[in-house]
Amino acid sequence: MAGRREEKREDLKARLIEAARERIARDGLANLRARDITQDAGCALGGLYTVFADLAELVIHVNSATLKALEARLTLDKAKDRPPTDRLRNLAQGYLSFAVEHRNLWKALFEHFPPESSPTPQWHLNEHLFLMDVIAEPLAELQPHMPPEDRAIRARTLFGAVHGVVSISLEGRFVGLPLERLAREVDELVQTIAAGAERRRG
Amino acid sequence: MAGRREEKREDLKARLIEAARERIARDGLANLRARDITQDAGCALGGLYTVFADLAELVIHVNSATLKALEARLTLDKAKDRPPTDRLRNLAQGYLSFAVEHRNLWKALFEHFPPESSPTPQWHLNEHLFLMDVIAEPLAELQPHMPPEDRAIRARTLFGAVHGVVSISLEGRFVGLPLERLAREVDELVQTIAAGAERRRG
DNA sequence: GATAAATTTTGAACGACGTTCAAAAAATCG
DNA sequence: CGATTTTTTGAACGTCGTTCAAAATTTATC
Repeated sequence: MAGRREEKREDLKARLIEAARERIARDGLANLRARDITQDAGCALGGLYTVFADLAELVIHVNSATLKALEARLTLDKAKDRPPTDRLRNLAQGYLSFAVEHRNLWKALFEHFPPESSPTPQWHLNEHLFLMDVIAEPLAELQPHMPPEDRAIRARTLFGAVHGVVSISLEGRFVGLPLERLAREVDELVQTIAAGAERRRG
Repeated sequence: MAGRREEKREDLKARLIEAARERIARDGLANLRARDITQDAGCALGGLYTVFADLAELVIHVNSATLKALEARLTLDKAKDRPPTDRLRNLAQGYLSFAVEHRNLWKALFEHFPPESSPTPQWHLNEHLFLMDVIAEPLAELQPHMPPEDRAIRARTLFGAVHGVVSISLEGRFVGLPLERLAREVDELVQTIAAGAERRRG
């Protein structure tokens, strides 16, 4: 009966994360309430603070799960042995699909600003890096002579560009685009950047 | 003595906006407090609600001022009669500079999510459109045969791409880049997209 | 200028929130 | 089973945005 204690603790933790995940998915991060979560998870209000330092830490765990789901979505790689440009286009379309299908969870990844008192822990920051890796791989084929460090930066830029276009559309700060048209814009953007990279290859 | 009433009202309004603007610029939107603002502006707590429906409406007015400042920055146009690609590069660098120099005010433009009960008013949504216009102009020179509607969409995409790259860097969710390197990434991105547009021109 | 009526300004009070912690409940041990 | 330790609980606290009856001020009437 040694690990029984830890087991229950982990079970509560999992229930809280799942409850928060569902709340965020349904109502958005801005409408997340500690009282709702603990009620859904079947524990008292204070129970949350026996497992997490604060609500922000719980949200980070939800975001961690979201990142894992995004990674799974992007590494299906239905285009594994196609030209690098097509693989990049595929990644971008996958990112767009994921954002559309899990809009609130996806938004929570970027709407969450932890207070300076408890900044985002390194382990969670590191979880973002797979995004750079999956992009850097096709990029390496397009520009084999580019130093890996520059390539990492370029991957970040490419991600930022795609993310920005998707973000601007899905946050509705400007006039909304039909999804098909948005997908086309993203696709042409990636093709353009890929072509620009390739041209600089020789 | 007819407009005396309205005059005082407008004066309080201006003082509140300015106080909120300074607070946001100094401490960020997340640390904005109604009690701080009204103290700075020299009125009672309730005074805020005699001029604005809620705090969100006041923030919208701050963001409105920020957009006007951004517009002023971007329409200086120190490159008025240079090739369209250079004008686009100039706009992107101007956007980056503005974001860096007024980081908290710039972040507030995108961190602010009004509740569904009182969505962003149309007049403020329209204030974003100048961004599309200043981008569409050089774009028209690069692709004179593109229908204006497609060009508007393309301007949005270009803005989103640049905004995304700047955003990813300045929000520090990934490893931070030195400003010079970030500026270079943005510049090359714009050049690549501009070249891609031009290539498709003929 | 005095008084009354209308208007504006005030800040205590309210409800909702995240968080804490003494007490209750449960689990473990001798 | 009683004693002791651990876990869970939810009332209470401080802070926030917001409200609104009362106080202060301005305007109107004579």
